[in-house]
Amino acid sequence: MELFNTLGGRIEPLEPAGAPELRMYCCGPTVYDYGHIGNFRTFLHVDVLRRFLKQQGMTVKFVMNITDVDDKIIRNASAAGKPISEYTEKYEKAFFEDSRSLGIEEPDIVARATACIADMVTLIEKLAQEDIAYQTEDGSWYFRIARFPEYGKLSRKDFEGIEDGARVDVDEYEKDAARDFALWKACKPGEQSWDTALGCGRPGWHIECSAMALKYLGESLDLHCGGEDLMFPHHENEIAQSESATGHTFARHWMHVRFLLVEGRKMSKSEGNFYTLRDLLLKGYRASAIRFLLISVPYRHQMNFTFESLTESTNAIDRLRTFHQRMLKGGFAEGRDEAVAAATARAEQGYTASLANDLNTAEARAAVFDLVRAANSAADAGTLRAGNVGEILRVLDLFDGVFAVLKDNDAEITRAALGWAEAEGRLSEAAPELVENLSFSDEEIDRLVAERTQAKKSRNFARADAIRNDLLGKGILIEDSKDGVRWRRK
RNA sequence: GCACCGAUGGCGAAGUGGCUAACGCGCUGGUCUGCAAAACCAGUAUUCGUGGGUUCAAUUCCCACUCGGUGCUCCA
Repeated sequence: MELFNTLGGRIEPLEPAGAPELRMYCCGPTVYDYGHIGNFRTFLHVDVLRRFLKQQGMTVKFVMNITDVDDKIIRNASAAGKPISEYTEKYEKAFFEDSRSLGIEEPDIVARATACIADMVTLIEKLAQEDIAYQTEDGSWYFRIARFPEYGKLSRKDFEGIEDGARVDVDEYEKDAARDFALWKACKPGEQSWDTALGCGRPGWHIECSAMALKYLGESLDLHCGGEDLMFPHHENEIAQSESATGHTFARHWMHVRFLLVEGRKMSKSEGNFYTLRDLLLKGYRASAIRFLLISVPYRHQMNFTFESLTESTNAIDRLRTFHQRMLKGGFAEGRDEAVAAATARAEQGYTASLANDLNTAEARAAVFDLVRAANSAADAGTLRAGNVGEILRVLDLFDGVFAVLKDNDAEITRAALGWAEAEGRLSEAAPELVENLSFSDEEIDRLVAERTQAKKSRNFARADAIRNDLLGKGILIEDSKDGVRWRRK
């Protein structure tokens, strides 16, 4: 497949260098709070890429880090009067729960910063031997950017003219050059710190990714991913550290996912349009719809997240699931229709080609909907035959191997979110209809549906409609069909 | 302020130097149904932010402007 490479600014083939497996690294979350939909848009697109690569027959080794020590964590943990490990544990657990809710596959290796201090120290020592890392009077260590002439090659920045002295912060007077960045921060009273050969302190942010990526994936990785904001300075600094230490290209391919907008505006707490996954689940939106929406706009485009489009996603998934059930149910006449077979082949081809083309998820999605329309149409007209079903289901499986929205776990996920809200004393944030809907057991619904069927048989339509409307008010939809009555939660 | 990216129907959104501008949702009408729902059919942008330019031809290339976003500082 081909993927845009930030390094070089071109679409290029993505393939492993020599080794049979593709080694990819993604900058994971800083676990100081619950993840928001912007965070998950990034991880979701990385998941889409990883799933597609595997589907294409590639072996992928995927490492993601967890930043479990940084300024915000130290500040928040201290405000909460907790050791940082206890503080971060909660949010790390929440992050993986949320990832699971969104259908994000777990990394092959999860690397925690606090578990890799020794590796970071070794890396900094190596840089210090070459005088690329230097220590200031307060005991902190910095990276000497003057020793890495290629600095800026990823973000293509020109640092001429804004070098030394141009904008030195008052509290950073000790650094040799303004842009030199911290590798190791000297310990301060009351802050978590580690006693190491570098002195007492804690790691800078950038060094952890270099140390962990090099540790688990070797000196030259195939792909490094993250949000667009990480391009500079984070990734630029990772390159500087890693390449100075190893002498090899740190990562050959770089993928950056663009930020999203919420209701046309930048998502921010002050705008009042800031949403975590849990916020949305409590409002009654389905996890599958959130996943589908967040991956439906290609990763390099800025996407506009709106509640209207979230409803659109919900309805679009319903259509796909209904179609999937229709195909699974079968009952078509013998034979195989050539026109349907051609539409199926076209869909598979379109799906694969679209994703192979810089992960165009919007086009891949469209290819599948084309098939849904064609096959539904043929099924209604009676031209779709039993011999077409297998290949249609195979294309749906292929699609779902990446999009992962056909299996309905939504009620279960929402129940878990309600359980969490209750435990946190935040149940009041949940939509009342949601609580009502989920408190309705499947058995109760089955009983009412059966009662309605009886009423219909005795042509008591008033009673039948009353039951249906009542359930609809609680978000439960009844559908009559040739093969009996179906119900589902909206 | 400097640099970069984007602007496509009611909404989300793909795409291309020239065939009817994908796809999804919504809406309207029809088929089906006791009525609905689901499903299908038909309709729903003479037009791709504004103004100029290049070209036989531009939504697609160039310039300016407007608006939105991002980076320059922590941020997915």
